[in-house]
Amino acid sequence: MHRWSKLFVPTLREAPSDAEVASHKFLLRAGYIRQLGAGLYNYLFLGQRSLNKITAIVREEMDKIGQEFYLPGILPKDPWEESGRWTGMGDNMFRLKDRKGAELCLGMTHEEIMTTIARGELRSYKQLPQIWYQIQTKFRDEPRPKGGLLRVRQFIMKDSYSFDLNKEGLDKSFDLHDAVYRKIFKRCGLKFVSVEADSGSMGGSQSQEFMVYTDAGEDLIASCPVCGYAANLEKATSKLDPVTEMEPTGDGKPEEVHTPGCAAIPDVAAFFKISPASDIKCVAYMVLRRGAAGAKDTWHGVATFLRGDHQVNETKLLGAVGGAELRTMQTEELQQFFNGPAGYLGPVGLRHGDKPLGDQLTVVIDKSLEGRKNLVCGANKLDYHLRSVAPGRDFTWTISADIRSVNEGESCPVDNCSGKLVVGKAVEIGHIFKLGYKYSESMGARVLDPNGKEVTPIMGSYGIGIERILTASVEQSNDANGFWLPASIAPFTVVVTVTNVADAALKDAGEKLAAELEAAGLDVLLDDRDERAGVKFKDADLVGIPYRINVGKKVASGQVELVTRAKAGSVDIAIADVVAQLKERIQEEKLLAESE
RNA sequence: CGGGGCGUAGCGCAGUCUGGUAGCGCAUCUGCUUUGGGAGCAGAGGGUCGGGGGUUCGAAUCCCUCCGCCCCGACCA
Repeated sequence: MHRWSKLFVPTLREAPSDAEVASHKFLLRAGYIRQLGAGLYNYLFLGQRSLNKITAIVREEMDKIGQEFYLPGILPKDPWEESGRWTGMGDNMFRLKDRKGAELCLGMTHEEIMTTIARGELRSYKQLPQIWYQIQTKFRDEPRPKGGLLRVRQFIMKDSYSFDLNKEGLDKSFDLHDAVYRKIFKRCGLKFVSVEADSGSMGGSQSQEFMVYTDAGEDLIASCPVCGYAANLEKATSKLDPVTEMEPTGDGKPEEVHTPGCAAIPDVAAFFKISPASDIKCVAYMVLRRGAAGAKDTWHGVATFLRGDHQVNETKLLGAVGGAELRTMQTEELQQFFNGPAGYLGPVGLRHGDKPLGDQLTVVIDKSLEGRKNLVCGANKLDYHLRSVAPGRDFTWTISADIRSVNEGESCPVDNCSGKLVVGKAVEIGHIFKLGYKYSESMGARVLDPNGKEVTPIMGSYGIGIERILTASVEQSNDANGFWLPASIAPFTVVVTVTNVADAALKDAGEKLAAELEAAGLDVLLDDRDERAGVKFKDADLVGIPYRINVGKKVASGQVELVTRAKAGSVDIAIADVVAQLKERIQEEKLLAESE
């Protein structure tokens, strides 16, 4: 049995001033964590205990579909060179050298390592499928750690990797993970949603994130309250209402108009008395394309054009042009590629193609411009715009794609759904996606199929952020006094608070009750500190334990109080009934959480 | 990497502009009283004012430089 008087639970009355999000403040105040450096945290007793419980749930569920491995955290350079990610990971990878000068990195993900195991050992289709997982510390040199445990440089991750003979097999491994993840998050008491996501630099096709809605989250999710469509904003699409076209003027051909001082969309719209939807916005980027092994990385120009009321979605744009990084063009570059100034850039007369040749641009238009006419755009000339411009007739492009971010209130993209999209903030707790052949192909994993033919296994990759389960849980269940975790992941299930340890009768009753609860299989914390009752109540409310039993004056009449942290008030219970009633209550809440 | 802010006792802060004994609240320790929602009284301990350099008779305060942390943006398997 754990006695609070002997534990190190350094609770704080006030949170350090640099803590902003609820989970950060409360985890610090409750003595779960202490900061060591930017994005680096010490996990103290209560924090570690909670993380252990989360890990145990994840392990128990993952063992139903996979096999746990433990891999090194310090990794040699070679596998990363083979996959192309030694350079591809850029500055996000912690790098080091050993005493011999050999280059190493700290593991930020383990696709490469798992693939080296697969290629060394898997020989036959009969050995497939395989699902291998690990629960380990990962390292990322985040440009900006933030929000306490929300974005850190060292964290625990459950990562799993699947190897299948074909797409059907991958679908099955993916679906297995989908089901297991749902079970895990439910057991952890989280209210989560799954959304379509971008597959990012990992490559691959289907990609799904598990998210918990919270204002502390860094991701934006678009969802439809009518049909349930939900997608990360990086990926979300919408149906657009038709735009009323402005009237053509003159002979209907592009016409240069003097527009002094109209560099911003609202100015242009006001000048022409049109909606911003009829103005063509230009955002000019330089995109970095990674050279193949040995070759140099190259930057080249990309001009994007979209409706004046839309915003470029850089994730979608990167996907469309196939690049590693984006940055906006500098003034000199605008001059070089457009021969015009910012604010007056337009698509008419640009040289373009998909190969970086001199001043040639890759011109990308958003799909929503296709088929439009009588639009306004910059003339690539200070203080001049063109009117009566029609995409296709007056200019062409290299790529037409969905490169815009959806806005709240736009129509749901699902056929026959009339819902309007809602956009909300969320934190990502898990991600599953189909990698395809990227690693198995480049790293040479091969097995023989039933015909004796050599084939490349297809892979999937699936992650869960362990600390994020804790932070998301704190975010979704807190009030002015602290937070409460579900019994499944709380460091203790119940705290027995002896209101006055100087009173031997109360002390004895508390000891006895705590021992009984423990004998019944519950994680019990006995608050036997020589403190005033108020201090102990405040601490108990703060530290995330879902149930509390007050052992106080009512002991004289054989009763104690049961407090459920998530609810106001308390109920009096006969001491003899405490174990049964508490167990019943825990079971009820568990079923409730898992049925949702 | 761009922009902003901060660094003074364990935590929260004042003092910095205008240089002159380093302070307040909480926490800690001792004693007494108290004991159901962060107790009261009395006493005590705790600081190279982030580091280094400079200006000055004198620097927490002014100047230079480095470091660290937080926030916004960029970035984020």
